[in-house]
Amino acid sequence: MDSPTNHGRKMVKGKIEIKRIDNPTSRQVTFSKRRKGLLKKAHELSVLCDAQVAAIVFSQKGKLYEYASSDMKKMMERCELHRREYFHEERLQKEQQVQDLKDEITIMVNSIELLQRHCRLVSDISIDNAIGDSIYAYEGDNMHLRRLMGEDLDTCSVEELKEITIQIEKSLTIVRSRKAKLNEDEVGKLKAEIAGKRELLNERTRLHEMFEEKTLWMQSRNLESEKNASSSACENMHISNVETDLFIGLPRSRV
Amino acid sequence: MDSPTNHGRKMVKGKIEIKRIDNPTSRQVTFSKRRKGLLKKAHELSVLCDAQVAAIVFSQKGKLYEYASSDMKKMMERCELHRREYFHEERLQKEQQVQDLKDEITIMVNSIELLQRHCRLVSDISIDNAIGDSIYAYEGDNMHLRRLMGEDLDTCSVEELKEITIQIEKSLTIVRSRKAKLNEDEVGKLKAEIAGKRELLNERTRLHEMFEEKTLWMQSRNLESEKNASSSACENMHISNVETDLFIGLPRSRV
DNA sequence: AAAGCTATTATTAGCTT
DNA sequence: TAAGCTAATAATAGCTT
Repeated sequence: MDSPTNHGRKMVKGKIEIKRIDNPTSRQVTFSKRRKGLLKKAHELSVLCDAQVAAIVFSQKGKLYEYASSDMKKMMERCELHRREYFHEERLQKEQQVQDLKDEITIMVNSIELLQRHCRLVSDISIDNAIGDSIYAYEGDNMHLRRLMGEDLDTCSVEELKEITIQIEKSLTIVRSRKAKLNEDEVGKLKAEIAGKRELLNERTRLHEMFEEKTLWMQSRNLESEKNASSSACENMHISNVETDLFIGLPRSRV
Repeated sequence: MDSPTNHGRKMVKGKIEIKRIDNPTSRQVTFSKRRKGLLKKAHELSVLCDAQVAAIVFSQKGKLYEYASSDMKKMMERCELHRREYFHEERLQKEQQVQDLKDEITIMVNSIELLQRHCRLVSDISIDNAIGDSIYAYEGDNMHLRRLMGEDLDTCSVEELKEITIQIEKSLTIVRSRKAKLNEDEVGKLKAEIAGKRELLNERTRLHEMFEEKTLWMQSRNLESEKNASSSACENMHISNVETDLFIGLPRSRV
C-alpha cells in the first residue's frame, strides 16, 4: 500500500492517475501489461466489428510492437499516401537526372569518335601536307576546321561535327590531287634542269675534244714544217714557246 | 438475455466470444464503444509509459479514427523505417549511378580536351613533318601515340592521356630540331650543286674564250707568214683550205 | 439511434515469489 | 528479472429509455 512501486499516494490498489510513471521498473511492467492489452483489444475490435485496425507501439528503447488487423501494408499505404507522393516525385527527379547525364555522355562519345576520326585525317593530311598549309587556307570553309582545332568544340552539335568531318575528307581529296599536280610540275622542272646540266657537260666534253684535236693538228703541222724546212733549233724553239704560251700563258692572263 | 443484440447464446451478460458480430446494430454499437476504449487505452499507455503509441481504425464505411501519442507523422516515420530502408537503398543506388555517370563524363571531358590538344599538335607537326613520318617511328614510345590515333582511347586513364600529351610535345621538339638539321644539310647540298654548276659555266666560258684566242692567234700567224713569205696563191690557197678544215671540217667530222 | 444502466467480465496496479 | 496473484478498477454486453 505504501510500496515504492506505487507512484500515486492515495491509490489503494488498481486505480491510478494517468500520468507518467516515474519508477522505471513499475513503468516497464505497466508498459508490458498495457501494451499487451492494447494489442489484444485492437485485435478484438477488428474481429468483432469487421474493421481495419492497427496499433503501433514503440518502447522508449525504440523497440517496435504492432498489430495490424488484415493487411498492415495496405493500412499503412492508405495512411501514407501523401508521404509516398514525395518519394515518387523524388524518384522521378532522379530518373530524369540520370537520363540527362546519359544523353550528355552520348553526345560526348560522338564527339570523341569524331575527334579521333579528325585526328586520323589530320595525320593523313600531314603526309600530304609537304606542300604547305594550304589545307587551312583552302576552299574558304575551313572556318569549321579551325573550329575543330579550337576550343569551342564542345559547343558543336553532333550534326555539325559530322558535317565538319565530311568537309575534312573533301579537303583531303582536293589537297591530294593538288599535291599530285605540284609534284608533277616539280619533277618536270628538275628533269629540265638535269637535261640542261647534261647539255653543259656535253658541250664541255666537245670543246675539250675540239681543243685537243686542234692542238694535235697544229703539232703535226709543226712537225711537218720541221721536216720540210731546214732543221733549225731556233725555229723549233720558237714553236715550242708558242705552244707553251697557248696552253698555259694565254688563258692565265685572261683569268 | 435472449435479445437479438446478443450474438452468443449461453452468454448471460458481459462475456462474449471473439468473432464477428452478425447483428449490424449490435456490431455498430460495439464498434463505437470498443473503438473509444482502444483509443483511450492507447493514450493512457503513451502517457503512463512515455511511449509512442498510435492506433488507427477504419470503419467498414471507410471512416478513419486514429490516435497518435505525440506526433503522428514521427510515429509513422519510425514505423516505416524498415520500409524506408527499401527506399533508402534505392536512393543510394540511384545516387551511386548518378555519381558513376558524372565520373564517366569527367573522364570524357578530359579525353576530349586532350584529343583537341593532340589535334593541334598533330597539325603543328604536319607542318614540320615534310621530312616524313619520322614522328611515328621516333623514339620508340610512339606506341602511346598510335594508341591515341587508334580506337582504344576510351580505355586510357586520364593520367595516361596526360602522359601521352607530354610525350607528343617532347617528340614535337625533337622532330623540329631534326628537321632544322636536315634542312641545313639540304641547303648545303643545294649550294654545292649550284657552285658546281657555276663552275661548269665558267669553264665553258673559259674554253670558248681560249678557243677563240687560239684561232685569232693562228689567223694572225697565217697572215704574218703570208706577208713574210713570197705571196703565192697556191700556198695561200692551201692555208685557206687548212683553215676551213680546222674551223668547220675537223669538228664536224667528230660530231 | 444514441445515451445510460448495470451485471459481468477484463484489465491491471501493487504485491509476492 | 520475470511471472503469478489478487484486490480493485476499467471496460463493456445487453439491456432500458
